[in-house]
Order: sequence, then C-alpha cells, then structure tokens
Amino acid sequence: MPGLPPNAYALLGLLVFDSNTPDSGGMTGYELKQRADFTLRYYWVSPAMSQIYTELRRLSDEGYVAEVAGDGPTRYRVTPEGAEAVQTWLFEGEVGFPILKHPVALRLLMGRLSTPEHLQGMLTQHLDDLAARRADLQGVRDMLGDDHARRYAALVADWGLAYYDSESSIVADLRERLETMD
Amino acid sequence: MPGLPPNAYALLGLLVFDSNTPDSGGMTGYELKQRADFTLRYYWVSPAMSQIYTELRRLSDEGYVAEVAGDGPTRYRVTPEGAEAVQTWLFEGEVGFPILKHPVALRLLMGRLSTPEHLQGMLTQHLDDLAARRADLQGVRDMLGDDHARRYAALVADWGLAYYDSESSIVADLRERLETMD
DNA sequence: TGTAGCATGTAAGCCGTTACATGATTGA
DNA sequence: TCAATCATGTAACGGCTTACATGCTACA
Repeated sequence: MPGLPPNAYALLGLLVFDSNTPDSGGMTGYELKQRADFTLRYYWVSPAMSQIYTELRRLSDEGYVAEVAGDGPTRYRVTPEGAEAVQTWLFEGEVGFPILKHPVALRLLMGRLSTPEHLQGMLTQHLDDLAARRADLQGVRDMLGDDHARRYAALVADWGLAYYDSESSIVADLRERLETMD
Repeated sequence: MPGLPPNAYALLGLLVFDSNTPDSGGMTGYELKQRADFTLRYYWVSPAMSQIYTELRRLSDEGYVAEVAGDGPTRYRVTPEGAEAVQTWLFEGEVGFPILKHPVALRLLMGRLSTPEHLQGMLTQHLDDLAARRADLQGVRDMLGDDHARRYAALVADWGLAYYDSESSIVADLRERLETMD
C-alpha cells in the first residue's frame, strides 16, 4: 500500500465531498474534470481527462473507488477504504512546501537580455491574466456562498483571492520600479 | 528546432549570466546546481543534478553550449547560438500563467475530513516554513546588494520577499478564522 | 582515517501531457 | 443537419525524480 500520487488524493477528495451530498449517485470522469476545473486548478492542477480516467482505473484497482451500477456513463463513488486513505493522507502525509513555477519571474530574472519596454509589457500582460483569474475565482467564491458545508472551500477561495490581489499589487509596483530603473 | 523545455532555458539563462561576468571560464554542472539552488528554486524549480547533466548534454548536442577546453571538471559555456535561443524564447515564447501546487491549500480544501486543531497545526507549520524560506531568500537578497549587474535578480528577489510576507499574513488570518469557525 | 564536499553520470520508472480515436446526445 | 457538449479511453512520449554507482580532494 504505497502512497498514491497527490492527484489521486485530490480526485479522491472530490469524490468524498460528493458522497457527502445527499442523493449522490457518484460522479463520472467528465464531472470530476469539471469539478477540478472549478476548484483544484487554482491551488493545484486540473489533471487532463485521460489522466483522470487512468487515475480512476488505479483507484478502482486499489479498492478506493467503486463503480456505481446503472446504465449510462460510468459513475464512481468513493469506498470506505478510499475515504480512510484520504484521511490517513491528510493526517500522516508530509505536507511540504508549495511548488511555484513562475514563468514571468523566470523571464524577469533574465531582464538584461530583454528591454524595459518588453518587460513592462510582460508585466502588464501578467496583470491582465491575474485580473481574469481573479474574476473567475470570484465567481467560484460567489457560488460557494456561506453554506456551512462548503465553508472550507470558501476559506480556500478567499485565500486565493487575497493571493491574487497581493500578487497584482506587487507586480504593479515592480512595473513602476522598472520605469525608473534605467 | 523545436522549443526546449523551460528548464533548459533556465539553465541557459544562468550560463548567459555567467558568460557576462569577467574572467569566466564557464560553469560545471555542479556549479549550475548550486546557482539554481540559490536563485531558481524560489520562482521555478532547482532541477536534480542528473537532470542538469542530461540537459547539458542536450544543449551541447543542439550547439547551445560548448565545453571549455582544459583539465579538471568539464566546464560549459553558452555559445552565440545558445544566447540567441534564450533571447528568442524571451521575446517570442508564450509566457503563460504561473503554476502553483499548494499542498496546504489542497488539504485545507478537504478541511471537513480533518479537525480544527490539526488544520491549525498545519497552518502553523506552514508559517514556520514560510519564515524559513523568507530568511533564506533574504540572505540571497542581501548578497545581491545594489550591484547594477544584478539588479534584475534583486528585483525578482524583492518580489519573492513580498510574496512570502503576503502569504504569511494571509495564512495567519486564515488560522484566526479557523479558530472562530466552529 | 573517515567524512564532507566536489564531480559525473546511468538506469528505472512514475507522472502526466498531447495526440489520436470513437461515439452518443442535445439543441439551433 | 450540423455543431457543441457529453463521455471514454489508448498510445506515444517527454520531463523529471530517485536510486544507484563511482571516484577524487581536502581537512579534522
């Protein structure tokens, strides 16, 4: 029983969340992808569809999810073993430090090979992207409301919003500093 | 001439930076790793040693780096073609949005499966980690000073410091909110 | 004499992506 | 009837990590 990759726990977590909602008949791979796009992508990654199906197969082999009988698309539901695996991972796994791959910072690091105008343009683009991302996440946050069952998701969404705000403010400052640098 | 993976450009960038310093005889794979640990890891990743050697081999095959003649460990220097490749990448490549893999946020998202105490402990640990990271980066920043040649590195280091500060403040708030949640 | 740092690499393997392939259903 | 969305998968492959293997040098 070696540990699963983080993506597996992320998906398993979505399924646990789903199983706690009343009248749940499980989720299809497709629905999992939508859910991942809706939440996971802001703090983790939204796995490719093919990866979701591959992961569901593995989770099924391990007994952590079970196919729900019925016609139509295959629906998956977390098993008690799966729920326990998530719990164990939550409490015993090494949490670790966030991994950031920041292509804008990476390029700014090599600023000497570029021009101030181009760098400023890049930062401006990044600010636009941040605004768009933030708007998306705000939509998510609004949908979560103050429902008790979703309060942790709301907490994390607020975290993300604060992060985007802070990043925007830092980048705007950087852009100004660039203007007066040469 | 298909695009190289980002890591290749990151390493190439370090070599370009090195080639701009006077009396440079190129860098060894080992030195590249140290440099990456020193800067890249805060905004990107610091590749494994084995990956660095693999990447150097590829860059050499592509003619983007050249081995420097001499005895002792193999030293690599960026070629004009390599410098141009970085430049092209800087100006023409798609920059893209940062990728964040945040294990703390991912776990907080599943907060219902945990306990408030455990979550608070997790956030406290994260705050400690952030403080340690920040201290490391402050050391880097101090070493960069206000040297004109390193001003972009300094800029990015300041960015990182501001980010860690903001993240710490957000997480501290979250921890408080957790206290009064149930 | 032994440990830490310098130095280089190979092998195995996982994780995850893109590309490809297929087909059903729904609505304009 | 055509496009979009729903739905599921396989194949090929790239990127990167960990584990393993090797040897030298400096120093305590």
